[in-house]
Amino acid sequence: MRKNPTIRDVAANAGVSIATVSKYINGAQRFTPAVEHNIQAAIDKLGYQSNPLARSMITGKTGSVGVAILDICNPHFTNIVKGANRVALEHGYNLLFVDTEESQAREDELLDALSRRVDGLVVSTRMPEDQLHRILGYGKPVVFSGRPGPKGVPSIGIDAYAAAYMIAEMLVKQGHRNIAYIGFAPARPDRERMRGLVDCLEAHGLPLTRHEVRGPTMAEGERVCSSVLLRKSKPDAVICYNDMVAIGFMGVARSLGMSIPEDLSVVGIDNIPFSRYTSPALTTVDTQSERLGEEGMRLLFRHIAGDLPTTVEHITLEPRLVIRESTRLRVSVPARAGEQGKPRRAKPTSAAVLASCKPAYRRT
Amino acid sequence: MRKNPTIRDVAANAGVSIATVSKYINGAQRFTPAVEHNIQAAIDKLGYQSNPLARSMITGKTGSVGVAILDICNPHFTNIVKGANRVALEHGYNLLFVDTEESQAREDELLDALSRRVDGLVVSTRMPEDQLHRILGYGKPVVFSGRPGPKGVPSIGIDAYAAAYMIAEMLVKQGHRNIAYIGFAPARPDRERMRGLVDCLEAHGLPLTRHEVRGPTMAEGERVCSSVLLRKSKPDAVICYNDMVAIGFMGVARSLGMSIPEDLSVVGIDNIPFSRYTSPALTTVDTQSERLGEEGMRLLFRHIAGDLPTTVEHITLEPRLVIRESTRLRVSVPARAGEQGKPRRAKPTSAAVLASCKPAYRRT
DNA sequence: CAATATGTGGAAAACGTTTTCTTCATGTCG
DNA sequence: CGACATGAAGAAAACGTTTTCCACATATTG
Repeated sequence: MRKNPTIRDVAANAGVSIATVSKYINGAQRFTPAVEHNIQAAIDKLGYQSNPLARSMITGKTGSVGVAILDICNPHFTNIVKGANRVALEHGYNLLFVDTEESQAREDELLDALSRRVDGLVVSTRMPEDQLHRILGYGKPVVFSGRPGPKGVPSIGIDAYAAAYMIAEMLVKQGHRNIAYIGFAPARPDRERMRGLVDCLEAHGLPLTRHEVRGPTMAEGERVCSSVLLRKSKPDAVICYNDMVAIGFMGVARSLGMSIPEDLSVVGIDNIPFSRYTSPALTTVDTQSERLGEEGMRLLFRHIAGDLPTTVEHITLEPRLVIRESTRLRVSVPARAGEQGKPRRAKPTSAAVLASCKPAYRRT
Repeated sequence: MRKNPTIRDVAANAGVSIATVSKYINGAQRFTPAVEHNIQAAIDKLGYQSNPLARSMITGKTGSVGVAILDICNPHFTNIVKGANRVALEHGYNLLFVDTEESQAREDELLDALSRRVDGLVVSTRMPEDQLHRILGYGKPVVFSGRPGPKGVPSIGIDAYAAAYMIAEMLVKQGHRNIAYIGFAPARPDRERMRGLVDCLEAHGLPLTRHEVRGPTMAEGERVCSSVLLRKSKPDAVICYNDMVAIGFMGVARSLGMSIPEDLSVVGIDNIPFSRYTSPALTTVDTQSERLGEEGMRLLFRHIAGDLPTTVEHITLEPRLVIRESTRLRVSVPARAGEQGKPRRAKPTSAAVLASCKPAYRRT
């Protein structure tokens, strides 16, 4: 608990001025070998480390970048952080992050605190459009993640419309006619997904029923399950807001005596690592969470460096359908498709990614 | 990207000195209503927020606390962060955290950076005992999480010995005779768990075979599975280092044609949220991850406040056995025990926690 | 040898706060 | 009415750095 040594201590110990020590440390100037040696000796002896706060005050740089996520318990977001962390370290920055826990008040507080301690932010937020300027108001470069930002502000996300369209197309192809979507309206991508689903299903002349979850969690997936299944016109396929909801949903559905996918197909979104291990293994859409974090951070660093061509405002990553066991296939072959496709293989990591299912349209 | 207003701007705008503004903001002194009104008006007009870096420099307090975890992709750790976050916010602090990714070099770098920006740290680390003083050397209050620290330094963890003993006891009771442990030697709790297993099994005159995983991940659980199962004397029960390993292991075991728990019982450790949803649902030991974070943070705040009685050095939380479907039960009843115990219930959240399985011993 | 370039090192200002000390005006008490 | 306590407000130092400018010694050039 002893006090940390300061640059002054080092200077005194080495018999030079603090300016000299500072310049030596930052390699801003060369000195006589004797002087350099003395300084280094003093630094080693005292275990000196320059105080980043003081340095930040004068340079205006913190050497840190921040990431704000909505829920640390959702692997989608932890993967984003993982990707972001890697790129930040590559750039010699360290990453601080906050979990806003879906709460507006907490988000305000945490972003306030975080924004002053970092050189830039990658932010996931459900804040309405007209509030986003508050985040920009911190005066730090910002990249929005998982949604577009205001005009001129870089952002990154996946093509939620395409993801939804893909799923619907696949389900229809496999013969489903009564499809339900469990949505989460406060979330940004929800609207686009809804559009994708509706567009696709309308093209096939099929209806869509919508249910609502109060949060994108396993617990909510559990809660909503019975009300979805107890409707008079029970769906033959359920698309969940994300994998967390789908996992909770499937758990209850099975305990209600449903067999998946025979009685009911279930689809998630995100392809979190655990979705491979549910029972049955979850069909989902990969949202490239880790790349989202990586590319978001790269975008941020280009933003910080100031070399962002104004043309690049929004990066859209392509979703990929990952078909596993929770969706019924029309053609029933001896071995089910998906991961079971190559049974008795020691390495089952090859998830069946049906890129071929990509719908033939482009988002405008 | 405009510059943030400073206290000087506010003072000028309100026609008072910066000292007055500072005192007003911190509530250190009362002022004439007119003056207070002017200051508040100026603050609102400029959107002023005091610069935490500058404040920290002079007060020596940052208003932040730090948490270092080993892997953000492991829900055990994210739960710790979640608990820690809650308590930190309760205390008016905000939480910064770093993911050291099991890498010593990264840990050094990140802790260096983090320690200067916070008022205290809760640290999970695999660093050998004789290196821990380096962390203490940062001159900040530290609480070690998941392991004991050096003498006199507070720490928190679960009783790993008890957890292991519990599992072994339960497996033996259920009739298993050939038990394997998939360990991860670099981890702190590994040694204690091994002791717990060996002690229990020796008491029953049973052997234990040990296998090694290179990291506590699902991928490693997958990798090690075939070599465990292809041994001449195949085990009838496998205890995995943690739930992640267990989940990976089970995935491959099933794809190798094993039925769990009929052919093989599998047990994890941690009780991560997803362990309820694996196929079959994973029997595990709850390590109270969230409480670990909460209590660790409470300990830290008492440490920061300086009122830690020297008697409280290490808090040990009690593990609880959570029996689900991945372990074979001796007595076969029509409905299997565990979560299936009450079938057809809409709320399957009541995991069967067999506290009765607690072994009759106490750790010394 | 004088004049100039070069390289080494220090003095001091600055960053945006908090805090101590001081000043000054006002109100209170005997 | 004078002495004194009280309260409001400001001046200035401090926190630990970086950075700009300047001084000095030495080396180079004509």
